[in-house]
Amino acid sequence: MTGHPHTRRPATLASLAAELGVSRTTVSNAYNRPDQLSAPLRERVLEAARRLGYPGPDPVARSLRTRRAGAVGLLLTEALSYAFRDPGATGFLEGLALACEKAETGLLLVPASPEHSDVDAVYRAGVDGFVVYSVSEDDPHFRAVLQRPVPTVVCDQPADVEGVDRVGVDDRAGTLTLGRHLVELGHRRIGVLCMRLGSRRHDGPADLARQQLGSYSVQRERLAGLREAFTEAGVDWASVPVIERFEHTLGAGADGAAALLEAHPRITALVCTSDILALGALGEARERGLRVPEDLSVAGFDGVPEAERAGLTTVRQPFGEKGREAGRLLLERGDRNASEHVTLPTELILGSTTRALRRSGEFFSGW
Amino acid sequence: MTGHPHTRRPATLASLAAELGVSRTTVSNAYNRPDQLSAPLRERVLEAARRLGYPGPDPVARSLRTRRAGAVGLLLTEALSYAFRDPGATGFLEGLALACEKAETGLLLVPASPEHSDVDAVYRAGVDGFVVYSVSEDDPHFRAVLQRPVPTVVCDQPADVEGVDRVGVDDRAGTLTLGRHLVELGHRRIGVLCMRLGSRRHDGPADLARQQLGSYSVQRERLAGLREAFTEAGVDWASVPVIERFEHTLGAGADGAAALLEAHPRITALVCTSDILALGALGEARERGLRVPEDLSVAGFDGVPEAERAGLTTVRQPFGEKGREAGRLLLERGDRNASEHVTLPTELILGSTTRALRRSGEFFSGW
DNA sequence: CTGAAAGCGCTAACAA
DNA sequence: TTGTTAGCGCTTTCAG
Repeated sequence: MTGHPHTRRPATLASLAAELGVSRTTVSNAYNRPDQLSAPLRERVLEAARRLGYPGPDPVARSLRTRRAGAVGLLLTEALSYAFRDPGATGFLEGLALACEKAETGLLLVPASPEHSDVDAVYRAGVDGFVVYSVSEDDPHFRAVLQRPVPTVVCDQPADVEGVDRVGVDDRAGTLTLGRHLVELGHRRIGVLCMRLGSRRHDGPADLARQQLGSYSVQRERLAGLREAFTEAGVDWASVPVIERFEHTLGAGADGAAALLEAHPRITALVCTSDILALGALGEARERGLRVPEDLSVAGFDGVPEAERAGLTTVRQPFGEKGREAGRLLLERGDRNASEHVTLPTELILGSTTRALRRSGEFFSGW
Repeated sequence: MTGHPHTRRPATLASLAAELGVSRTTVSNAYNRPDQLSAPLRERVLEAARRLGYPGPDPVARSLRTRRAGAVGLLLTEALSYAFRDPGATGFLEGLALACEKAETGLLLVPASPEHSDVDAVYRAGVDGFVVYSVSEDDPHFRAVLQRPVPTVVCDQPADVEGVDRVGVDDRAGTLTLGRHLVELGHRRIGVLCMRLGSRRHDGPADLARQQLGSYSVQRERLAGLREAFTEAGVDWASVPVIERFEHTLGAGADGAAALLEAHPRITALVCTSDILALGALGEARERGLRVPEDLSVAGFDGVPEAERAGLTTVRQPFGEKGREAGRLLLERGDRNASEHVTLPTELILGSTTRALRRSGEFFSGW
């Protein structure tokens, strides 16, 4: 197979025009407006291009002129590579990629790792808009995105940013339903394992203040939904242990569950605010010889494929659709001015990891 | 939280300079060469920028001027969204993303779906180079990439493209080892299930000609390795049934295995040229009441996480490292001229899906 | 340390 | 149907 010497000094539209003795407009038209010139002339131009190895108009120059980059930027909290690890993010990306593909638009993964707070990457991205996936309210990269004079759509968080579209789910309603389900099953002594509530690393109990002041609204909402459900049932939320983990991994789930079960061995149900954490917790429970759901009920949130396979009770949210919707919002926004908010539905999935509490004499005694 | 009106007509470097009564150079320097002007002046510039909502130099204009886009393009055979489904692709992407992040370079997913043979997306991508992931030798998008005057690195296939770097594994050696292992276990009557050999859809038996003339060298090589192993053992390769499937899914694996087992019920081992196919085949075997490995040995290729979990015998290849290496090749190529080829090692993973053929009287009778 | 001049390669009015 | 004229917004010598 034969390639090309990528070292050749590229021909330009101007040089092609000169070579052919036509104007630059004509060459440009040959590519962009075939109807604006005769077929034979166009063929002559294209033939000369082939001969000279002219690959067509330079994309960057064209973008400068047309003010269209033909790509949207994607901003994630985590390191870029995380996006390919986390099943939720992957689902979202898949949907977003689909939407971009349909609109023949590129998708630029902006190299904005949280370590470098190197906001420059955002300023350097040649894009027509940004999709922001679930970042902290005080994320400096996000701040930078807002500086850029291009439309932006946020998935999940931060919510309620003025002038910015958003797609998400009603996280609070989701956990409210889940919580009520557990209440109905008779659970009163529960423990909660949640994802990071703030940008600075914190692994441990999260008191009420922390639960409400975090910079991640999704977690705040999920906790609020649980709180509502259990408060309704007469449980004093202040007495419910809430443990926070910074990392979003199976390991963190196992680890958090261990801490929780160690400090509160009498809980009958463990609610995790994500499936990944829940799956980790499931492993830890098994490790400790606890049978799920006989000895402990476990629930998650997200409805990722892994959770489904494990039969986890969870709240499913439509990741792929979130991605597609985000893409649509960005790519098909005519010239509307008002921002749009799309809330997609969630669904309670009853798995095999939760069950009704067996009563033994007293009203409830899970142990 | 407060956002910005993204409708404002953006300030430009020139307008900022005018406002301040300094030259454009000075403003430019404030951003790009802080050492070229006094700190107070720089602060004045930056302050004015903040005040006027100037987000810094326009990325596209800067790219035109500097001839650097700050991004690399990624080309995949399949629809973009496939990349997030396939565990091999995902691993590769993760590694590549890591490399890009380190080099503070964006990663542009080029919207080159195989349906539209809309090569334009390639010509329109503002990138400093391309990474091509496992595409057909006659892929039109790839052809277009070769036209672009930027460096390119291919992962896996097409191999041997002049002037183009490549990273891959020795697929042939991998299946040779795997094949020999099966031979050692006593298997002589095998069936093979392989991935697509050509760009046009074909689902069914692949004769010798097709095995060698496909446009996907990886599959050619994997088949060649198996052929060598079994020929060594005195098996006539022409008698070995090879079934091809166009899709790369569990369903295709199941389906292909069904076809194979239907037509050749006496095979003792089923070799699949990918784990996904093998996992599908595993399901199908179970479906048919065949015990693996007692009744049928099954092997795959790739070593994806799912396969490991399933205890599949396979050949592991380092996807993440392939991605990182591809990134490195592209981003850290000084000004070398010669093309580089990197071959990463594979490893035979002995799982629980293969076992020695029990002999029953005769030399070998697997049934 | 600062400014003037010269484009990077292209497209879009508008004329011819 | 084709050409002329103006930039898009920026960086970079090179003088001051």
